[in-house]
Amino acid sequence: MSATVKPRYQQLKDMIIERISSGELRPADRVPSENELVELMKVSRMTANRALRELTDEGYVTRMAGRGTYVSDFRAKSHVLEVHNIADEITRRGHQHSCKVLRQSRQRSRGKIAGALHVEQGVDLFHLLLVHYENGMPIQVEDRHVVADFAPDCLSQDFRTITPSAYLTKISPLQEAEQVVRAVQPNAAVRRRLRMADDEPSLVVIRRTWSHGRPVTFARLHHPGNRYELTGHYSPPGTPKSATGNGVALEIYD
Amino acid sequence: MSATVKPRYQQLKDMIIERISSGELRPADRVPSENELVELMKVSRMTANRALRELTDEGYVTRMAGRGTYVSDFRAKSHVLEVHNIADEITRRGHQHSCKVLRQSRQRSRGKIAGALHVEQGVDLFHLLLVHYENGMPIQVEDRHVVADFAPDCLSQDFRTITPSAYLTKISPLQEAEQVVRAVQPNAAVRRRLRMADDEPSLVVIRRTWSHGRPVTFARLHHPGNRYELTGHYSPPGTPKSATGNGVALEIYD
DNA sequence: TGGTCGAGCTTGTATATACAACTTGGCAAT
DNA sequence: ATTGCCAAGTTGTATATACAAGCTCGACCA
Repeated sequence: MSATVKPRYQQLKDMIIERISSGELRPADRVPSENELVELMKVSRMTANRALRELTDEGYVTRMAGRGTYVSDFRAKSHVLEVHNIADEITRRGHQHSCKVLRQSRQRSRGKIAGALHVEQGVDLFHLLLVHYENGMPIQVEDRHVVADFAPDCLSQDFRTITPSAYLTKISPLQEAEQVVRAVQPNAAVRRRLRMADDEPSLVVIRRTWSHGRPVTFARLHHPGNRYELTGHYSPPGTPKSATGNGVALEIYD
Repeated sequence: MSATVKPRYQQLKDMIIERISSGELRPADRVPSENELVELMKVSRMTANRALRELTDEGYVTRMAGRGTYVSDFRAKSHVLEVHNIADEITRRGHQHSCKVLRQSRQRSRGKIAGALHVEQGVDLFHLLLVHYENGMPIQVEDRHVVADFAPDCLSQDFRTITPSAYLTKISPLQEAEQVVRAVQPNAAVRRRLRMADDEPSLVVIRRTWSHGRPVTFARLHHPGNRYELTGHYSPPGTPKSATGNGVALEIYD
């Protein structure tokens, strides 16, 4: 943190991001126009333009010539979060998603869960345990803890119709996410729920998210190794569309 | 594709990206300064500034006040590629990286390998098979095929001193990458080379890269499940540094 | 010889101005 | 009533100008 003042275009960006993060401006709401910012903040139009243009690049807002500037849907905001919602992923494949809720209860934080969420022992949490199915085959066990302060009405949600991750991103923009991917030998309970053979490994995604600098949720997502994979694609910014084929059969090392 | 002309700042960006992609400008090379672009391209300095500033945001170049603008290392360019070099990853942890080369030979493409690389059967390839060690413990088996046209001097490289991925990114910028992550039960050869127990699963990363729209390499990277994990972190653009702790012990589902 | 300072380059920011293209809504002519 | 059109507001781009701050290198001085 330097003592020098931030540039004005950055002050404008911070102000608008703060109004979005706090919920004062919600998705599809109108953001002040460049000329309004000129009047309100006593800056030149080019400075206002730079602030709004960079917010566009960063996914916070959408601009339309002749219309105005509007807060984006949160969906479009991050790479990490693209894969975030298993239900979307399944329906995008043209398959049918269903879900069974095994647990939806209140708990107090203790031990490792408290540590993972960076909260003290005894803090109110919700514990969710779900199984997601793709065309009837189990594809993910979701074991999730949510800080109760953040989502007070968590117990009254019907998570068969809205996934926990969709619910959480709906009530507030998440600002930071961390994820770890591992290959593990699952225990008997997971193995049974995912209908896995004895020697089949599991791909586990562990994800923690924060909002406004405070921990929100900690999730462990188990997948059967032979029926699930994570994919990522990188093209440099500015590259239009890749003509890259996909769905290649990949035999492993001989 | 609209018939209207592109904006001038975009023309500048395209021109510079083309010079980087073609290899005319290589990492750490100097890019024309704003004032030079003003003269060369007959634009105003603000337009040149916008072009270079956006190239900075997109990771193509690095700028230093008082010094100039320089082509970035390709390392810094993408999320996907951050993990690309196992040697860097190990030395960043303060550990010692070593490597054994098991195979470094010429081959003709056939069957699945040809399909994965999107090349015809019979094309000249190099086949590399390495084991990477972290402080003497095997941490990755790298099984890689490289299109020979792309890297003619591949057989004369000493891959104990430069990893294949570092070598490949050195000879040309890679422009597109695809990766798939899976949890598998490795075969006996991999298990032996990674000194894995019988029931231990393996985390496999399969990566394909392209340069100038042509396939370059296809790699299968095996890791022992209990000694390796992939991590990712997301903060929204503009967030300075995260104060997020890491290295949390993550017990799996009980 | 060694050190210092400044000229001249660089990037970074900020403003004022201009014109083009697009959208919307209201007004006027038919 | 309907159509057409224009005015006002919006974003998008482009330029000219200005000042601040950082870096380099060479000239100059002790």
